[in-house]
Amino acid sequence: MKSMYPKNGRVILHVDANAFYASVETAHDPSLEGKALAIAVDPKERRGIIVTCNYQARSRGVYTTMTVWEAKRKCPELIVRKPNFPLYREVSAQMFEFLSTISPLIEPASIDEGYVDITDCYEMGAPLDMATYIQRELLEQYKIPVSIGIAPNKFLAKTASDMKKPLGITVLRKRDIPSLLWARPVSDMHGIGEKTAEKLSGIHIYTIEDLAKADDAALKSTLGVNGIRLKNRANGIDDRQVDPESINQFKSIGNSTTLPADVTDEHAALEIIQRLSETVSARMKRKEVVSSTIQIMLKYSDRKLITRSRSLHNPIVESSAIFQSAAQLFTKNWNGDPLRLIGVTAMNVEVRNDALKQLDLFSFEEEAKQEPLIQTMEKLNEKYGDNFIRRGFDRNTSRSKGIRDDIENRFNKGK
DNA sequence: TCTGGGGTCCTAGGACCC
DNA sequence: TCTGGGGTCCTAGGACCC
Repeated sequence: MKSMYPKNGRVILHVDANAFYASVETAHDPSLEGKALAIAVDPKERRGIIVTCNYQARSRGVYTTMTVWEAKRKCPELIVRKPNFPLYREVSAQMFEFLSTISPLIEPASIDEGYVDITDCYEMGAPLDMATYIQRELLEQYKIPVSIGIAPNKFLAKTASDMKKPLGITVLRKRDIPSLLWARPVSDMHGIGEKTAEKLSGIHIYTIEDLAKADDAALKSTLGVNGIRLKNRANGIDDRQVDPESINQFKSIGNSTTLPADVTDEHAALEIIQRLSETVSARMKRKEVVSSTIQIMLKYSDRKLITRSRSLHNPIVESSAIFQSAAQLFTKNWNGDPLRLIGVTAMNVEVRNDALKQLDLFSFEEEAKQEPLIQTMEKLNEKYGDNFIRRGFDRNTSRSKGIRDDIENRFNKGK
């Protein structure tokens, strides 16, 4: 069995839960068994859309992103449930905990799918046997139906797990690419959406084979570095590692809401921003992170979306501080038109300890606002080396320009 | 009465440093 | 005095995925 795989190549599984939210709901409420089920964000609202649905619903023409009222029209007996994210997160954690008993090299890619590098797990059996075991255990012990792709890299594993759903197991070898993938349209490829497919058709690339054989220069000028990467993928080349650490390296935490009705009142908008700031703060505290950039997102009734952000002197986590920044951004940038959606996001988040390292530097900066400045500067230079004021504060002009100017003015006077 | 909410990654220009 | 190339950080927007 093992001889199917190249000697020094990797063996990577992509484990993809089928209709995850719907499967979890059914596992926890057996009365849903066998019925057409959909999960929708806000089933009562006209803006509610289907997030996922089970295969019974799919066979009736229901699909993700469809509005609830449209889905109900196609399938009147459709059962619609609100999502229960805490439950999904719990079951997801169970799934990855089980996968980590297979190999330490697991990388969750989202709540319902992940990669497992089983190259060095040969003592556990042949890859196909391992996949069969994983699929059976997840279904029997955890009631999670999954499809699994087996391949020499992430891209092919992901592609393979997509080929048979639900409860499929698919091996995709590099040499099978021409016969299995090349005839398909480029838009079938993970990473190619509507816009990229459009751009590619502009240079007469329609199938994955066209892409695999495309001219590098043409790809580069059309898609930049991504063009070459996609061409490599079309040839089955992808050297991204399975990275178990990526789960801890999230970069932003946000909360946004599409309003039940468009908002034109500033006070009402600020109240929503307050609420969003509180959610973001609570989630940051749970994850023990702080943020140094706050961003707001506004979508107007014509669906035009803008984002505005600002970086802060000090990393923050409290909802009052998040709200203060978000509210400032809002009053400064809202053009007064009716708002469809408002969002608040903490960006550049880092774990609290890392942020603390910089905190004493920033506390100097705060101190520098007070007298006596010369002493503060001497302390700074002593601590961080001569010329720190220029090197350190100039490094980020927009963040510190005012304070730096202030310090330099007074310093020059002091001389 | 079409089109949610959570993210990631990339690009591009301006400001600034070396 | 004039000039440039390489690099970082910030901001805004866009594409994509689940």
